Amino acid sequence: MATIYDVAKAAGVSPKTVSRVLNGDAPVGTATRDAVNAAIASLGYVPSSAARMMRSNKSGLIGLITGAISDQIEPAQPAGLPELLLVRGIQQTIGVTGKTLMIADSGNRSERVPELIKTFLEHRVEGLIYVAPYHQNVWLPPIPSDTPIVLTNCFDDIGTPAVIPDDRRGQHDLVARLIAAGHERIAYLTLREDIVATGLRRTGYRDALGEAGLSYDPALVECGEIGSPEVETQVLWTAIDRMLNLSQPPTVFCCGNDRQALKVYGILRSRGLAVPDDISVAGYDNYRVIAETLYPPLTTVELAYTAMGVRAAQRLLSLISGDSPENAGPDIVAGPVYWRQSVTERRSPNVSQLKLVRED
Amino acid sequence: MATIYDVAKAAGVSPKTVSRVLNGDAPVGTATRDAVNAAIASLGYVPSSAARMMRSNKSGLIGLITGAISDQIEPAQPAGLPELLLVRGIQQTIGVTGKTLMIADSGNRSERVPELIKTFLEHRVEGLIYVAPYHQNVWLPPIPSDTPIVLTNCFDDIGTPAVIPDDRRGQHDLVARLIAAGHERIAYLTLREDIVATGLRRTGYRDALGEAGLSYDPALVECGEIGSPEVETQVLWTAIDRMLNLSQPPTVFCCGNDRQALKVYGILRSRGLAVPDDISVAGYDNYRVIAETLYPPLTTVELAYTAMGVRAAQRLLSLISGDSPENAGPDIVAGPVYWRQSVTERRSPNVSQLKLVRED
DNA sequence: CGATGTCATGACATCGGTGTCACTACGTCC
DNA sequence: GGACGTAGTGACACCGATGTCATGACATCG
Repeated sequence: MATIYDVAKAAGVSPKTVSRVLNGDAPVGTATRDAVNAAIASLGYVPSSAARMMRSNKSGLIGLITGAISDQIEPAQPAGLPELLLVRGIQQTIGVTGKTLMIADSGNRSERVPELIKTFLEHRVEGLIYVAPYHQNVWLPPIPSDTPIVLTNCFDDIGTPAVIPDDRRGQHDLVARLIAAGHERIAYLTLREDIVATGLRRTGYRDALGEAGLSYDPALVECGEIGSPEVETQVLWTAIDRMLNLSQPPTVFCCGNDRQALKVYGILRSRGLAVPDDISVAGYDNYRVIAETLYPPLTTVELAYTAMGVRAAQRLLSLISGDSPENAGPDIVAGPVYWRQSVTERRSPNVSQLKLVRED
Repeated sequence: MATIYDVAKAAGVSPKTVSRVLNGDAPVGTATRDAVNAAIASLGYVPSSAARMMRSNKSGLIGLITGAISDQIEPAQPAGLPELLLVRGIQQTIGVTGKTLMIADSGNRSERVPELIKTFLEHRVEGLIYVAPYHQNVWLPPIPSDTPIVLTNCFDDIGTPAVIPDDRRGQHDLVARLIAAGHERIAYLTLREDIVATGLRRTGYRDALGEAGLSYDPALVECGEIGSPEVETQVLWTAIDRMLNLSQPPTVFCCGNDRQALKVYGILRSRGLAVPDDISVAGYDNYRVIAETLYPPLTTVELAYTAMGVRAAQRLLSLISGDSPENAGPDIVAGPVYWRQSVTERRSPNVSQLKLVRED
C-alpha cells in the first residue's frame, strides 16, 4: 500500500506538503495541490489511520458494546430486537461528527465484556457506550477514568451517566388515554415481575387510575409472563379467562409488550371475541412490525429507543468534549402513545386536551 | 496513558522484553516476566493497537457494512430486522479468530457506502463484508484488490464472492411439505414482483407442484404487496376474497413472509374463518417473534440468516488466508421448514420420507 | 527603505510499538 | 575442549503520519 512518501516523491514535494493537502491545515499553492492530488489518485493512496492516530493521539473512534446482535439466546427476554433501534440512534448521532463507531457484541454473555472493553481501549476509543437489551441494573468492570462511558437502557449503582426509558410515564399516558376514551375496567397483563420495567409501569398504571378517581382493582392485574415460553400461552389464557368471568369484566387488556398483545389477539379470537368490537387491546413498545401489521393495528406506547440512542450519543459526545459534568442523574426518555384501531372509543374524548404525541 | 517504555522502566527491563512478555513470541525468564506483569498491572498499561499495527502491518480488523441498523426508512422493505441475524452469525465466526469486527451503517443510503469503505481502508481492515437488507443485486464501488470482500444476502454482476439464500429451494420444500400433508389447492400470496426472491420462490412453488403431478393454477397466485403499506391490507383482502370464491378454493395460503401471514391471520379471522381448522396459513422467514408468538404458531420456512452470516465470515477468512480461489460461484444457503400448528394435516404424511430439518 | 507579516515549503523529530541483529551465559555433543 | 545450539536480553532502526521550527519569496506599511 502506498505511503505518504510515495505520494510526495511522485508529486515532487515533501511528505509534509502532502499532509497539508490532505488535512488542509496550512495554505498550499494551487499547482502543488493539483500535483499532489494527481499523485494520490494515480497511486490509490489511502492514509493510514494508525499512523495518524499515533502522532495526533486522537482515534476518532467510539466503542459500542451491545448484546443486541446476539440476542435471543434467552428467547424469554423481554425486549429483544428493538434494541437495534438504540444502535441506530447512536449511529446517526455519532456519524455526523465524523467519528467512527466500533460495535462489539457481547453475545449477552457478561463475562466477555471485559475483553471487549480491553480491545476498545487498545484502539484508544474516545468514549464507550454500553447498551443493554432491556431496562435493567448492570455492573460493569472499572474503566480508566479518562475514557467516558454512557449506559443506555440500563443504569448502575455508582452513578455512571445513563439513559433509560420512562416506563412509569409511558404506562401512565397510555392508561390515561384509555380512560379518556371511556374505559374504566382496565386489565393489565404485566411482564415478568423481576424486571425493572414491570414495577415502574405498574406505578404508572396506578397513578393514572388514581388521577381519574378510579380505584385500583388487584383482580385486574396479573403477570402474563411466568415460567418458560412454552407455557406462556396457557398462562395468558388462564388469566384472561379469569378476568372475563369477573362480575365486572374489563373492557380493555393492556399488555406488557406488543408481542404479548399479538398472543392475546389470538387467544381472544379463539374465544370468539372480536378486537376491538367486543374487547379492546393495547400493547407496549410500538414494535412496528407487530403493531402496524396486526389486524386491526395495535394501540401502544412507543419505547423511544431511537430517541434514547440519540440522547446517549449526545451525552457521550459532550463528556468527550469535557464540558458539562452538570446533569448527574440518569436521562429519562419518554415516548408517545400511538392510538390505533385496537381500542374502541367508548365515549368521544376531548382530544384537544390530549397530547397524543408528546415527543419533542 | 502509560507506554511500553514506562512499563520497561518500572520493571527495570528493556521495552523489547516487555513486548516479548505481551506477545509471548520469545522466551522470557520467570522472574522477569513477573516483574513486567506487575508493572503492567500497577500502571494500568494497555498497549496501543495503532502503534502495533504500524509496525506489523496487521490490523486484525474486519469491516462490515450494513443497512440493518438503519433499516425501516423504507418501511415497505421485505425482510427488515432479521438481517440482524446475519450480523450475529458473522460476529460469532469472526469473534473466535481474535479479530475485531468494525460495523458501519450505511443507513441504506448507498451514496454513503464509498465513504464508509474509505474509513475502513484507512483502518487497514483485512477484509470487508457487505450485508444487504434483502436478497438483491447490488453494485459496489471498486475496492483495492488486496482487500477481499464478501457480499452477503446479495450478489453483483462481476462475480464477487457472495452468500445468498436459497429462495427457490425454501419455497419448494415448504410446498412439497404442504402437498405431503394432503393440500392440493395451494394459494400463494407473493411479495413485490421486483424483488429477486419473488421470482425464485415462484419457481420453487411451481417445481414442487410439478413434482407432485399437480397443475399450476394462475388463479391461486397473486402479488400481495402492491403499492404503499397503507393499502396493503386492502390488496390482501381483495386477493383472499377472490380466491376463496373460486369454484375450487384453496385449503392453504402461502404468504410471502411471516409479516404478511400475520396480516392474513387477521383478515381470515375477520371473515369468520378459523386458522387452521377452516383454512391453513404458512409464512416465510421464520421470523420468530411473529412465527412463534402467533396463535396458533405459524408454519414457515427459515431464511437461514445466521447460517449465511457464518458462511460469509468463513469465506472471507479463507480469502484473507489466501487459500481457495476455488469456489467461484455464490454460496447458496437453504433453511429448514418449521412445521407448526397453522397448517392442518389433511392426511397423515409419511413423515419418514420427509426431512423437516435439513440444515447441516 | 527597512521592518513586519503572510504564503508556501521542507527538514527533522516524534508518537509507541515490533523486527532484526548482536551479545552473553550456559548446556550438550563429538 | 572447542563447536554449536538455545535461553534470555538489549540496542537500534523502522512503520507512516504530523507537530515544530526554519527558511525564502513577496507584499504591505509607516
